[in-house]
Amino acid sequence: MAAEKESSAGRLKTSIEAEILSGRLLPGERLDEQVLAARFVVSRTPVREALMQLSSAGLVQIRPRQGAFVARLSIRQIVAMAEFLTELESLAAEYAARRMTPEERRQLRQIWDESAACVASLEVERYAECNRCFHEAIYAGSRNEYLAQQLITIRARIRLYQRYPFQQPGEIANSFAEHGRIVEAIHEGMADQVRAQMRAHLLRGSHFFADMVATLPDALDTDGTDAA
Amino acid sequence: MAAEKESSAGRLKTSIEAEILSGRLLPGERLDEQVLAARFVVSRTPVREALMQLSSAGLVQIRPRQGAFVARLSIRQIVAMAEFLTELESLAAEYAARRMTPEERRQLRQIWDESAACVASLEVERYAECNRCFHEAIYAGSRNEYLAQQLITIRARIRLYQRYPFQQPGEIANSFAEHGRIVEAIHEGMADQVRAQMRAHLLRGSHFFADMVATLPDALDTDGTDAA
DNA sequence: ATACAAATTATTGTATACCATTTAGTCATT
DNA sequence: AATGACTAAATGGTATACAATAATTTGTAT
Repeated sequence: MAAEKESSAGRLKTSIEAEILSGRLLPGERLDEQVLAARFVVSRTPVREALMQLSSAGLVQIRPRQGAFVARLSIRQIVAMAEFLTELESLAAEYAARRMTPEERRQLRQIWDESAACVASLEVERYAECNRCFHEAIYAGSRNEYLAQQLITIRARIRLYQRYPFQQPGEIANSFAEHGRIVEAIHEGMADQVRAQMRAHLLRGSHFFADMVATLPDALDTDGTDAA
Repeated sequence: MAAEKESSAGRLKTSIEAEILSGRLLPGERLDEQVLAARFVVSRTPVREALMQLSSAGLVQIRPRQGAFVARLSIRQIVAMAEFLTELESLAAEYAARRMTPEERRQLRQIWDESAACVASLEVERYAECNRCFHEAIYAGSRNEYLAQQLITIRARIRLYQRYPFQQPGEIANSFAEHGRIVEAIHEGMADQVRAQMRAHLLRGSHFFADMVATLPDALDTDGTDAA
């Protein structure tokens, strides 16, 4: 958790990742090594290192002898990831219901309580943050490092294609209410029910996701390999 | 699919990965940059690149100022991966039951038919190969690239710690019978039942796995971070 | 004018070099 | 004998130079 001294490559990775995840760098965009090196006032070496790491994370696609591009997912791939994410979240919720300590269950309820403040005031950004905390608390409670890590990675990647999750009217209230039922069921350790609830929660959310995918610009509607 | 000319770093990555996954390089073993550079007749740069990529993939652990080592998983991590694998296999089986084409269902049955030959003759190696084909056919049938890729990756990693899966007496016969029931249920598209059967199939198999873990040499019984 | 071929340009991939930091090993001192 | 300091070696990080290749542009011929 401690920040310590970070290497140039580390800073680069963080910065570029942030620009991709925030949408400032769009899928398919070229990531020129020299341009990045100049921008961050370093040599190409740490730039290449950062790009390689982002490539491993799936955020950047490196085509041999052609350079690095912000990863571009096909509709098919996005749907596959969303489907996968739904099942993994449900699984984590089930494990959490079975494995969380009383203290962790209290903390989860507290996170939910705190998110209540954003519901009435319609603070979209802040609720999105609360939402992330809520889900990540469940990841940790699943007591399966590997599962938790996968979830964080997939969430980060898919977020790119799901930019305004809580802007639909009533969406914050819906999410909040569903979270409340999940908190309750986790508190009582009803594992199977928690799993079903989490799946329903995400499936309902992905309707908005599907709507958004359906209105994507044509530029993103490729299989991701033959980008111009 | 085409191999083409591969970069030095790419060749290194592939070679080292193969040596790790095949067990020629054992968990905990040191990967000296200079030695590798000399062996493959390249400079340190591509070696470092390959090691970093393998580190991202989890096959290699880089300890600051001490170099790279073949990743060593703790019991906790192995159990987490096995648990995760079980759920993913079950999920893939459910999807396969819902999504496989008639042709794919026929092929799956054929794979199973061919594996019958190894049951009576107790050909352990060949049955292991049939087993892999069987499971990979289901991965493909799940029609979820991401899920399929995850499964292949996890299987490859966990295989290192599960070296003799079909040597227990009667284990081949058990596995074959369970596969038969799964083939049947997939053929009839009974998705929920297939999922439950696959889970049971793997959980029973993991008893042997747990037995093996319990008898691991002490050298592997660490949390993977403080290895001597 | 267009299409195809050749040369140039630009960029990736690799090699080499440098410095700082740290670990491990050796030697000396108590 | 044990502990401490000093030295040597190797990693981590970065920079720069060179080689190989892909993209682009230019030129020529039909």
